Amino acid sequence: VDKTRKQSVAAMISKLGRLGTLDPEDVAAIEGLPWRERTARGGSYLIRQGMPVSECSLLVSGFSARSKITDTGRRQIVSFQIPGDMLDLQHLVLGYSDHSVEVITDAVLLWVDADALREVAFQRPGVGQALWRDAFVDASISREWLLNVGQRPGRARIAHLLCEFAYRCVKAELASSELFELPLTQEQIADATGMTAIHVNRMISTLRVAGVISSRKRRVEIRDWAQIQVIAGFNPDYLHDQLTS
Amino acid sequence: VDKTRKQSVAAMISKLGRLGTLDPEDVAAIEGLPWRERTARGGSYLIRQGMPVSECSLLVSGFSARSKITDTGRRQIVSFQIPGDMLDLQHLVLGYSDHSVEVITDAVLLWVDADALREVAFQRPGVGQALWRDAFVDASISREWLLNVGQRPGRARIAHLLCEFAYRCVKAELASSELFELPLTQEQIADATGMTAIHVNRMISTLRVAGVISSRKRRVEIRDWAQIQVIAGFNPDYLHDQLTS
DNA sequence: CGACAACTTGACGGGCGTCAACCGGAGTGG
DNA sequence: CCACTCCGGTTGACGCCCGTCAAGTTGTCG
Repeated sequence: VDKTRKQSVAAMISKLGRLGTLDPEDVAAIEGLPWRERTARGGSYLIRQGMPVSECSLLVSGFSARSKITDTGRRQIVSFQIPGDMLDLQHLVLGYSDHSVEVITDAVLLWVDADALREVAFQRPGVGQALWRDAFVDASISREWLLNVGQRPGRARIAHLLCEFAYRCVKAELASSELFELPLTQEQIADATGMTAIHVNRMISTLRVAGVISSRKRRVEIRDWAQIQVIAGFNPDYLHDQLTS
Repeated sequence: VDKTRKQSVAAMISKLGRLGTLDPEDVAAIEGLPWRERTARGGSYLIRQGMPVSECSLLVSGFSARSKITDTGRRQIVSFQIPGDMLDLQHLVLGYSDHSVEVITDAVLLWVDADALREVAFQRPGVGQALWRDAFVDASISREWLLNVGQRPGRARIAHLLCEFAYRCVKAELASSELFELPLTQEQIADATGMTAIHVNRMISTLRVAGVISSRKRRVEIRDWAQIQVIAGFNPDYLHDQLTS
């Protein structure tokens, strides 16, 4: 068990390293934190909207989603996380969660006390900057989703979601760009794009008959990457994956 | 001129102070930064989507908006800023802007080099935490907007926008809760809520005939605060304005 | 092989987009 | 002082995208 924990920490450090430049002491400081490993079943909730939280966590394997609900019970998924993403970095400084975090596949996580992580973030600017960057990229993705949901027609919203998911998975070396695992039900896609599951189904059908994608079960294949980007209006600049800052 | 600059810095420090606890040395460090004051005419752009940016700025007076456009030319306003808000804190660590920043009324701003501010943010945890908090509240607002645009019907979206704007202005001591200045055209409200200006007009009319609000020109009066909150499904928790963390 | 969740397809209606016209106030120039 | 202009707001007609309701199919897991 301790061995997988070390592998997990290593995976995390590799992700943080891509977000900035970590020197050996930065790495040692991160490794020295009291990380705790935890597994979660797909469908379970890690955090509930409105609950106090004093820990931060990192997704090692599996996928998760943040969501919010209105007083009338309608749900909006506001982001997805893939392996290597921080789930709730905001709890470094905010004590209550404004959203829920749900694990959508079986997953492995690393938890650490927010105070301890904050300590390192301030003592070691290399670590702090990597965390800042992760948080700001996350915020940038939220803005793009707002644009997606607010301004694009249904088919384009779904295409955009697929493009982003594929792009991020490829960047994280989880998939090839043409064929990847999309661990989402059509209802979850609907909640993420502000549509109904039924309409999602219709729009996916049109993408399929147009030969842009093919999907069996939860395995999506992008058959025409150029065209789906056009349909989606997808431009990956908002993901800030160049370190050219 | 230097006098107004000092007042501006003082206003900013008061805002940051509300975000955390600043000791006298924190305040001195902020005051010691090479702030530059700048005025901007309503309607002008401070930052264009895709441009490199290496400065951060704070809105001293006036209002501004962040916006993004799709490849088809549709615009989404992703947030508003009121006096005391940071406009582009993300440029502490991200070198390119993923959105535009537009001043929507005549405004006064304070600019500072991102490198210098980042330096202070790391050397003085009190300052750093206040900035972290500002950034995370900003992200939380984005998520609430996503919920708003994705899941609520048109009338509720507008009501929610009004509630948030009023609440934030009151919190910043810019207005009383019943009567406040809303410096937005209906077209801007439309761009912020993912609707058309025409439909915004219709929905505002229904709020007016229901006696919930009254508005002449750009001055909005909330006549029934309890009811507009119900219509909007507004719950201010997401603004994280309690320091109870 | 039964049960349940997810997916699929069809019919119907409504919220909201689009197009078009008109109004009203603020600024401008003669 | 009054036309002219322009921007923003207002109102109406019409239609489409997408939500809703309903039924049926597929796939998976016990």
